[in-house]
Amino acid sequence: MPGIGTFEITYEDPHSKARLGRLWTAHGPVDTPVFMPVGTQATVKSMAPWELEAEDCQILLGNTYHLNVRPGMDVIEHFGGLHRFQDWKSAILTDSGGYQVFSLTKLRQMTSEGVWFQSHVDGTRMFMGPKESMGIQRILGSDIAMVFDECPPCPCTPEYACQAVERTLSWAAVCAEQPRAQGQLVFGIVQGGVYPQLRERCAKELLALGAFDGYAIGGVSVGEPEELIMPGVHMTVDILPRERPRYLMGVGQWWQMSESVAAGVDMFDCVMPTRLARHGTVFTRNGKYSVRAAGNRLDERPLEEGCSCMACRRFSRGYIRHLLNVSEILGVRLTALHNMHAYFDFISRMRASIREDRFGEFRAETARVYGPAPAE
RNA sequence: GGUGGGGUAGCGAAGUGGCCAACCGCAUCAGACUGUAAAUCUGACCUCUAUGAGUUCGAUGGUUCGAAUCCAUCCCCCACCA
Repeated sequence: MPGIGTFEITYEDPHSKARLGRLWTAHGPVDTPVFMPVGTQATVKSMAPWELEAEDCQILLGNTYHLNVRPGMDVIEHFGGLHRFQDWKSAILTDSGGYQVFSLTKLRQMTSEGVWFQSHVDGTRMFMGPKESMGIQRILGSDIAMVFDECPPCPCTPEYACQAVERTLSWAAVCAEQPRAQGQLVFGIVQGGVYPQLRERCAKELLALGAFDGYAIGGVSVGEPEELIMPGVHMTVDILPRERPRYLMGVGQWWQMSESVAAGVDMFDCVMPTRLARHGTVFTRNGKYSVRAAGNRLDERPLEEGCSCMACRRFSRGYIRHLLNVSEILGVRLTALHNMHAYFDFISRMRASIREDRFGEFRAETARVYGPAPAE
């Protein structure tokens, strides 16, 4: 078995920058391109670990900020780390809390050393800087820790984006020096908003630290116009080293993933399959739709015809629509089960298309079904 | 039979002379969700040829410049007493 942190590139697409790879972690291999379900609070909402295992899920996310608020590190330490706590045997990647700098803007204050958060649960003030974040991730024992970054919103001024890059870089340097859990990898994060020069500078200085096992593109899909996303991904990926895994944080629209893979991205995570499931929307090979729609009332077909997930094998749309309408827990469990299956199916079909030299077709088909609405 | 209370849009429920096409909740319908403060949020919800018009608050008639709101009669429901 290759050493922890090894990233093997097993195939490169001659027609795009896509590649197939395998990243070795302390809890096994992760085959890329990969979709990582988000399990912020030590659970992928509404799903049991064995249901993810059934999808051959090799890696999950956890969240530093949220797990530090609840249950707190004393509990995690008591249970011997996040894997044991939630009984997840494969890899875990922990987000550093950098995204909460963005999503909890109203509840935090920036300083150059770190961020004061006011707990969204009980208002308690807590400080998180690069040291604190890495300290928590060490206790969590994740396989991949992310550096603590500042994820600025869009729109934001070039001056502010520049400041965020500077903070992210200085924090990254601190993160790189912190003690890690055994076998823990650490990824750097490129910020820079919609400003290519800033992204370039951030990427190059991160590389110069020479301390990271992989590189992430952060601050994407935080309010910027759709047409700015892909060019930014392309230019950033092009600076990152070929031999290290690349992770596009938070992005999960299907066509964005297939285009990003074509640009050379290896890893994705997104709340979309589970969140939309809870809100009654399901993904299929032919697009997404709302199960709650009136037209599904008497529909005896499964959520998606031909789908082999547990929800589709047994239940009708009409039944699942009913469960959602009466707020029965099983309803959102079934849509989540289906959406997660659809996401894994999507990624595995994408991998197969690369391997079989059909990736161009695959991208075209994905864009046709899931692409952004053509500009008016 | 007597006494008291009550009938408001799919349901529940405010409103007791003009600011009422009528608060609010539920249900229903549509849309949004991208490193999860999200089983959440936004909007629509009498009708129409719809930034305007028409018809509503048990029924009919009346008072009034103006009524869901006041008066009369009738119909129906509930409680208690016979």
